Amino acid sequence: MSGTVYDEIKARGFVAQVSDEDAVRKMLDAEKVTFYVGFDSTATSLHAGSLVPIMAMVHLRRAGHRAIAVVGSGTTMVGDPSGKTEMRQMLEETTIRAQGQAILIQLARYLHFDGADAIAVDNADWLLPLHYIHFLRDIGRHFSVNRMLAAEAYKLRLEKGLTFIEFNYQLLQAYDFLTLYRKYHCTLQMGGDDQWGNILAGIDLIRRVEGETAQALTFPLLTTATGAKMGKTAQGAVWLDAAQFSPYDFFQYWVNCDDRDVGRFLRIFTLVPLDEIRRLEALKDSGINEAKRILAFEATKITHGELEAEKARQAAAAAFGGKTAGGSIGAGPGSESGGDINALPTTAVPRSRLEAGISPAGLFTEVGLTPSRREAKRMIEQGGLYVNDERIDSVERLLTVKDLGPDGGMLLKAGKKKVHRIVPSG
RNA sequence: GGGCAGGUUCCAGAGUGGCCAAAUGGGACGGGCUGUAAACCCGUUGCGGAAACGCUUCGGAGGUUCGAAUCCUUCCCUGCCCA
Repeated sequence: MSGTVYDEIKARGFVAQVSDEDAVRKMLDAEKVTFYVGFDSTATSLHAGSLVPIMAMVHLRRAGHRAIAVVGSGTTMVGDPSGKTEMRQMLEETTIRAQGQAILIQLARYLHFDGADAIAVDNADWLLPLHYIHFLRDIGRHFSVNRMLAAEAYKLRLEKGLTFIEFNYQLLQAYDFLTLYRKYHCTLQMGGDDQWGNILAGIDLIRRVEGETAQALTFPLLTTATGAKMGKTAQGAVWLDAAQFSPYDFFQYWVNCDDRDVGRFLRIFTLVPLDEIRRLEALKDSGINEAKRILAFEATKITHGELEAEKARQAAAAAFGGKTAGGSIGAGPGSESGGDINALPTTAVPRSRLEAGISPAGLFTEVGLTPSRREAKRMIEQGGLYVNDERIDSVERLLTVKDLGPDGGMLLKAGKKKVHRIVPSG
């Protein structure tokens, strides 16, 4: 696809709103643009939803533009009410700072900060030293409360309650943009569509105090086909940090996406060329699984690296390879092409414990396949727990050395998708 | 600061002295059907226990009572109206 980066990201579905489309296209085509995206320091890791802005940044970087990643430790201390139902819990300054650092390290994987064309900053550096009265006089006077109250993003909160601290958020984010404009000649801010109002406020401020024009671009707030928020599962967020969400689970998250989401996700979360994506999304029925595997592999590769992506792929192949649909005895895992049981999540259990016999409820809960023994028992009653692909038919059955297969391990399954391998130790 | 209405299990939302681990809906999970989809059907949904049964929950702390999510006191929090 020839054309500008702008057309590329638009075709990939990154664009929800733009302040001035022609102007943005033109500037991205003609000059080296400095742009920024802000990330909250609300957790120690970013999650799958943050990959939307990250991937957009990657595209612009590849086109030669200059990226600034702003970690918002300063703004996180205040809390953005935009589009939120209620106020966020107030966090300690030290934890916010630490989280901001962790997020910067994470972002470095995608953006390779070099201080020249990929810059990382924390807005606490310029927000914390601000003096209240000076800030009010210099910046506050440019904001109309009337207009802020009319904003869609606050609508919910005007019904449910909005505190003054949160009401200040927009001014701070606008001030961020102004600061980056002054310091780096940053002329484009991107962010989630819920940031539209905040970004426009920044553009406004730059125009008022500097008399210059800056631009805004927002990304669609992705939801899955079933309406769930992108990057959330029932168990919690799909973290980008391998310690909090394993590459295997990350891989599985994408494989398990809804059919209808495959094309959209390939465009946004991978760098697969558009032509290839068009071919993949044309696949029908079970052929769609190929598209899902590519999506999963490519997305995992970007976040966890090729090695981990390959291991996850093999683990998934081992777990799901050629099993019969009924879940009864199939070919042993590992016998399938490309499958590798050693890549599955595994826990070592002392041989002595296996000799004594362990209750399935206990072991499944211990390795995290079930949240509690109670729940494990419930699942046994419903026929949802399996050892070596054989249904556990009684709560009283014990798992022993006899359940170790020829490969020396034992394969536990909770439901049809959650797998864990047990190997004896000692 | 004054008046009013509220804080219930993941969420929404019933319950207003024992029949309440707590209705109903959503979500989630398991089973069936499938393609490691969707839709649909069935079931489950505090924790421990093989079970009998026990234990901890209804904003916090006390109290009344044989017995409280339900009554009283007090504290904290939220929304609305007035200032």
